[in-house]
Amino acid sequence: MPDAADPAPMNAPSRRRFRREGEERRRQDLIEATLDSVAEHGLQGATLRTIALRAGVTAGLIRHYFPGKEELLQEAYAALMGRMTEQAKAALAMEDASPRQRLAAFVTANLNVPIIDARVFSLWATFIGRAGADPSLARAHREGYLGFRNEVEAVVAEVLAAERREPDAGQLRHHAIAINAIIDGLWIEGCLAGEMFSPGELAAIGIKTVEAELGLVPEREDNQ
Amino acid sequence: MPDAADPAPMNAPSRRRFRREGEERRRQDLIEATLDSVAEHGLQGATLRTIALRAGVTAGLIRHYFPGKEELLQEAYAALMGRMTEQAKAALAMEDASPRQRLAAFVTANLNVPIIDARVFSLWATFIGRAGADPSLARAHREGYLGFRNEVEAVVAEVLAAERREPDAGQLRHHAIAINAIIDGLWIEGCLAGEMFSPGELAAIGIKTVEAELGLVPEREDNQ
DNA sequence: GAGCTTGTTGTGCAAGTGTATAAATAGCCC
DNA sequence: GGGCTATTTATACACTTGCACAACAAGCTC
Repeated sequence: MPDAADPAPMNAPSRRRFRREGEERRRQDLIEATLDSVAEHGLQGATLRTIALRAGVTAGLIRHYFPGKEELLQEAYAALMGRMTEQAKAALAMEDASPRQRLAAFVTANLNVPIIDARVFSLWATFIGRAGADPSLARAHREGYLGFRNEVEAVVAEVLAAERREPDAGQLRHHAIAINAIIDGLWIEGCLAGEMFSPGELAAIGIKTVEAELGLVPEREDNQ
Repeated sequence: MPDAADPAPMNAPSRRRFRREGEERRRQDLIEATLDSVAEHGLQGATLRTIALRAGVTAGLIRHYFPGKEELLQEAYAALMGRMTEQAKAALAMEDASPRQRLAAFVTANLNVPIIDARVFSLWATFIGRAGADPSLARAHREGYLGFRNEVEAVVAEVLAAERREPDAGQLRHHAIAINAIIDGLWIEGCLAGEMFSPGELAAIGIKTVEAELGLVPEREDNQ
């Protein structure tokens, strides 16, 4: 008998079986499938049919949860940004540690998996590339960026205070901008060519560079 | 008489007038139009018809110069990368200057127009976002990146030599990676939100951070 | 289990895509 | 100026895309 492996009857025009999922679950599945599709095929390759296939549903269902593709992409981007900033900030949550240790932990967390990740980078670049033309994307980025930089600035202030230094607002801002740049730049290098660096190398470079930026004395290591 | 402004006769099914351009000129025009379209509409919005319209020709002509859209995009990306690395390296060409001055000039050049440019950034991000899925793009990036980093490493070696310091290969590599990251990170910040920084501010931060990274003593300025 | 709600499927469609190819004409050679 | 070549236009085509809508069934309520 042909098609014996398929449980569907031969001649019945039977529909596909399906399950009703909760709304929140379906939305998140669709968003995740969207991010997967965008990461793999780019914004152009992420068609509604591709996304639906990956989410295990049919394309028509997407319209039941999102007004259109545009809104789906926006929500997907928002979800991505939220996850990224959440992970980054989580690294600062060490309560019982010196400011300097917390800063080092922050840098380390941002320069290792899961934040160093080719898929996340691909998504970030794909979306941010449209920030120049899409004001809503630009705003979403700016908010995320400023939030991140403010976190950095707060830690820097603590670190310098512990060192009995009293930077003014402008110096603090410059430190935050520079440290943010260092982390961003190393993050990109790690995402794009992670295998060029030995494990922990990027984090070590990051900590050293950040501490040099702040004028902290190296702790007990000869260096050139 | 209707349509009097249009020089075409009323009833003649006249074709559009055109001029024959040199092959090289046409190819470059098409590539430039491609970059414009990608920057404005993303890879998805850069259709052959959009590109042709911007280049002032009709869509069919593209096939005369490029086998397909894929090849057109690849050549456009190659042209973009070539221009970027060329501009960056040009900043190092100051013959009669101290190594430290050349390094500062290099940083400054990379953190001002025309290298700080929203359009170029948009293009870079759009293309690089596909590097994870497109090996040819990944290779093109890696070559550009390593070329850039080697330039940095060479200048760093000169600067440190002038300071009578003798870093080993590993330290030199780390310096180059860090400085590259600083420039990249500040470049991104400037491209994405240039109006948040006063003119020259990014370059000033960049120089200060780079010199701190290398352990150079600040020249004649109090700082916190 | 009957009935109802609505999550889900499947099909259809107009617009737009890249590509193929024939027809036309610009500009050089003589 | 006449003719030739190949650059350029214009049209056609198969295919994909996002979106609309009607049919269907999963699973809750009673």
